[in-house]
Order: sequence, then C-alpha cells, then structure tokens
Amino acid sequence: MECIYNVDVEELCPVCGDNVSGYHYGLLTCESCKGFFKRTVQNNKRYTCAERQECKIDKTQRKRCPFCRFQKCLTVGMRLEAVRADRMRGGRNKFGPMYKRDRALKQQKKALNRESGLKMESMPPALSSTLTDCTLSSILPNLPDISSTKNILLNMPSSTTSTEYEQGLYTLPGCVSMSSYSPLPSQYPYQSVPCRIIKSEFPDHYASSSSPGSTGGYTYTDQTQTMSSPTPHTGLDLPALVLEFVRCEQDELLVQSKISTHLALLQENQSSSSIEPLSSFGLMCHIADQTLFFIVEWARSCSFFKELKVGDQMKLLHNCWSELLVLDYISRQVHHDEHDTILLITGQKVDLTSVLTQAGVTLGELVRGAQQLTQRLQELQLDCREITCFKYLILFNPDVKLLENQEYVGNVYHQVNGALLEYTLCVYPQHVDRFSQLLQHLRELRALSTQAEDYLSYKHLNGEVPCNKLLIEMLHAKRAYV
DNA sequence: ATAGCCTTGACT
DNA sequence: AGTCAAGGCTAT
Repeated sequence: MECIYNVDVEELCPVCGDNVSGYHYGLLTCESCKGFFKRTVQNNKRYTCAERQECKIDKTQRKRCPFCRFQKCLTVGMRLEAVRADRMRGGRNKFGPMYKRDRALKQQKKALNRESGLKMESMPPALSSTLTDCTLSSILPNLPDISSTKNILLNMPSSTTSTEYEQGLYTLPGCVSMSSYSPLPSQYPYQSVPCRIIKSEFPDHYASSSSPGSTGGYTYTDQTQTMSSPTPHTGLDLPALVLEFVRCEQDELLVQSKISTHLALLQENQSSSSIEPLSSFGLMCHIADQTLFFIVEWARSCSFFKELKVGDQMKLLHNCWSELLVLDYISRQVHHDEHDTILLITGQKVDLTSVLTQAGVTLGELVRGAQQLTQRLQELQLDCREITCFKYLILFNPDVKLLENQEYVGNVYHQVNGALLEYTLCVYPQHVDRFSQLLQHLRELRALSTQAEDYLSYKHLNGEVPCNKLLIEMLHAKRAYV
C-alpha cells in the first residue's frame, strides 16, 4: 500500500497523460502532442474519425485517431494562435507572461498547501485544487451549469488565461473549482471565445472573420462544425440516449490526474508536518471523497439532472452515492486485466493478496464480494455503454421518497431502462437474457454498496474516517429518503 | 506520420 | 550568458 504515497507531483499531459516537456501552445503538454499540434495546424490537416468521435486518447492510443486527438488538444485549451504563420524560430511570443503567472500560481499553491498542513479546510477555496472542503449543499446550487459556463467563458476578462481559469481564480462562491475535466460541450468550444488575448499568429488559416473567401483553411467556426458534429454514420443504430450518455462521460485521464495531484499534495503535507501518517484506510477515504466529488460533478452535467431542483438533486445523490462509488470501483476492475491486482482511480495497482491480508473480516468480505461481481461482469463482457446506463439507473432511483418531482425521476429511470434494453438487443442480439442479467448484477451491486456504507459508518463511529466533508456528509445522510 | 532531439532567438 | 518555447530535422 505504500506505493500510493509515491504519487508523483509531476504533471501529466492533459491530452494523453504522457510526461510534460514544458509549456507548448498555451499549456503544459508532452513533446509528442506539441509536435502533433504543430503539424496539424501548420499543414492545415483535416482528419476524420472512423468511430464516434469519442476515442479515448492516452499514451498508448494517441496515434490511433488524430481527429479525436486534435479535438482533445483544442478542448484542453491548446492555442491555435501560438503556431506561427511565418514559421519564425526562437524568441518569445505573447504567451510568455501567462506561462510565468501559471508557474507562480503553481508554486503558490504548493506553498499554501505546505503551510496549512493537512487542514485543507482552511484553504481559500479559490486555491483549493479539489473539493476536499465542500459539502453537497454548497456544491449543487452554486456550480454553474453548462450554459452559464459558456457565459463565464465569454465574459472572462481579456487578461484571463485559460490556465488561470482552470486553476480556479474565477471560481464562483461555494468553493467551486472549474477545471478542464468539465467537458465543455462541443457547441461552446473554448477556442470560440471571442476575447482571446492574443491575436492569431496564424491569421491566414484560422482567423474566423478576416477570411470569408479563404479556400484552403478552416475557420474556427468551420472547425466547430466539421470537427464536433455528431457522426450520423454508424454501423448500428444505437439508442440515441445511450450515445448521448457516452458523450457526456468525464475524461477519465483528467480525473485521474486531478486526484493523483491531490494525493501528492496530501503526501507532501504528511512529510513536512509532524502529523501521523495516514493509514491505508485513511488514504482510501481520501480517494473515495475525491471520487465522490467527481461523481457529483458528473451528475451535475447530466441534462436530466439539471432539470431537478436542488432539493431533489441532493436527495438522489444522498441516496445513491455509495452505489455510484462501488460502480466506479467495479467498472474499473472489470476492464483491468490483472487478476492479482486492484486498479485504483489514480492509475496505481495494489496487490490483491496484500489487501486481503491487511484488511479485517468485514473489509475482506467486501473486497472479495466486489471481486466476485467483477468476475461475473467480466464473463458477461460488460461494456462501457452499459456502465453508463447503470449510472443513470442508479442516480434516478424512483424508490427515493419525498421527492418533489417523483414522477420525473421515475420517467427518466424508465427511459434509461428502455434504452438499455434496446441497446442490449441491438448490440448483443444473440444474448437474449443479457438485459435481465445486467439488472440482476445491478441489484448485487446495490447490496454490496449497502454493506460498504455500513462498514464506513462503523469506521466513522470509531473516529477512523479522516475529515472528508463530502464523504462524511453522505454518511450522515444515510438512506434517509428510502 | 510520429516523436525525440536539435537549433534558434527574444527576453531576463 | 542563461532560459525556454518556438520551429526544424530525422530515425523509426
């Protein structure tokens, strides 16, 4: 378990997760994505996606789909304007001061973390990289929804850089840190923000207004249309709802990187203070707390969820948080091929045997139960679209009592249920009872999560759960509505 | 086409 | 003189 402590503070490329080699075209990226971005813009390359324009980009797969890779470059905030039209070498461009501020900010953040020791709660919200100090009630009403995200972007002061923005300088009250993991919908790509500080250094190809009759290059608007429109061309006619769910999924790599950074800071605080090191269990609580934050973020981004009033949103989340946590854990194991290790959200592997020997009876049973369910789901070859449906079925639980809009929640549930049925019949026609098997496994997952919640409550009563506000809030809200 | 290494040159 | 993000070169 010690390996969890060795999370590197070093930043990862937001596009592919490789090691960064410096600031390139607006942000810290790796050497290969730098080169890829340069080639694409300089040579005005156009790519197409053979799949659904949702390819995962990581170090091993980045070569497979240049379309999605370039899309991701833009989404994370790489700047077309930083590619020079005249190909002049050397020297500095106008991004220099921005890089400098970004570096200073990172230093400041580190220093602040060291000062405040483990008491993250005392940190000014704007400097807190993740939401250790947030309660659900503070997150839900204050987080901007996608449409207001657009407004914030559009109204950003012109001196604002994307990096500063991501680091939370422009956060709203309620300790909200908007970051690059929040998927900006394709209608509002970052690059369309009109108030860019820097005039394009590549005006011929990329200035949207100055070249109405340009033949060779695509404009910003063109690009949005050609690069981001949903592909109608699919081999199978999958339920639209399922495709939409997949499109709204969070970027796992970014979540992984955020949580890893958080744990790394925690580790720094540990070593620089006299506070007793966290136990493995304590560390797991921190991971669970952080994961919860991203689960809430995901829920918030669902269009169905946004329709609900905050009161109902809280009831739904209070009801299902542990199921979503367990689903997150199990779906990670399902697609992890090594049977003797557990894959954490941080990307680290933990030896299963050492977990089982270290864990007490209850935790041991839980881990074993999860492994068994994992194995059954692996045999079924559960796919990521089914997992996404699971998340919605768990969140929109029609059995939650005292909802203001009970009927709506029930409606969503049944729609998702129908979409999942249609999906399984469409993709696995030879496997007729797949749908009912999936639902059976969902019930088993629910049972596991109840066990897990009970275990956590017991540990909390013993004072063994570290001060993770979100996790503890959830524990207190334990099934009050069912 | 990719990506690691090299050269360049404004800025400190 | 040193820094470091641009572009360039070239094996793979």
